[in-house]
Amino acid sequence: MRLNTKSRYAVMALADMASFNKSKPISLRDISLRQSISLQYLEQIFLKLKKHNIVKSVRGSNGGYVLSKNSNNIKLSEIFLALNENVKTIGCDKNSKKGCNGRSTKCITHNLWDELDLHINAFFENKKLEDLIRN
Amino acid sequence: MRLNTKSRYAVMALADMASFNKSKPISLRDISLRQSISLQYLEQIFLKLKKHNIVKSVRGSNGGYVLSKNSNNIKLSEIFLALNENVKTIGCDKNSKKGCNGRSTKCITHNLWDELDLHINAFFENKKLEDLIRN
DNA sequence: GGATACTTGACTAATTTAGTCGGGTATATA
DNA sequence: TATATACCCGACTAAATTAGTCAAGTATCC
Repeated sequence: MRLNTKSRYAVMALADMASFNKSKPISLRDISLRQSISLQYLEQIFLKLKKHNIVKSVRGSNGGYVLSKNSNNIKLSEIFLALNENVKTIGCDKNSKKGCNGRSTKCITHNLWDELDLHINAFFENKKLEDLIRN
Repeated sequence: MRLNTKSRYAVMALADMASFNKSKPISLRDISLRQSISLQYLEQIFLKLKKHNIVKSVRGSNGGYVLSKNSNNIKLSEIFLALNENVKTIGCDKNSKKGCNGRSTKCITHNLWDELDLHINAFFENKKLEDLIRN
């Protein structure tokens, strides 16, 4: 079990933005330098964050990104959702009508992964971006 | 984030064994058929489970595997540990002396992954094999 | 002696991940 | 209005990981 870098980088980048919390847009170039993340990789990540309304973009020179909400209002679960990382925690194919093993029944451990899923999502649901930068 | 099949299959196979809970050894062949897991893949998995003393093997005909302990004494965390799946939850390289990004400091989100790690391991620490088959 | 079942290492195809590359488009400022 | 800045976006790829298979054993019961 491992988090992928996109999710990690997204949280790092947003925490970086939040810790500056100016009203001015922050350029990806700056974040890239401060956090050692490739600019073009950040672009991919921020595209998704923008689509999910976590950040707003400001084009042109002196442009950049701004958090859409206050950092104490941004749940980490939102961030993972934006990167399609929230649902894949489980092992069985939830949506398969045939059940987990291509059989007609749920596998023995099916409920376990559901519970784990809830457990992890609850963790991220209760964490705000603000919590990260207060340390 | 996703569990790998080895961990899932390990839990499935052990739950299968526990739900029969006879004193007689259960052959991997039987588990393979019941749970639709390749025999040779199961062999890899049980090798690790055996090394970590979760199961005992009985060779020869009518042989198979037996749970080393009662199923209400086998924590899921043990199983994941046996398959090297317990520690890798975090994203940063904990042991790197240079910090997370090859820099000298911890990255902003470092503590977060530590907390998540604890959170997930606590979940598996409190789940027993017995819990799975009681449903 | 033969069937059963565990033991072990080596190998491989497919998938996923973690990015890079390259060519855009919009806009603020000089 | 020129130009630099910075967002936008699709296509591609190398490396790592996963999910197994293959093959050749060894131990023990009947």
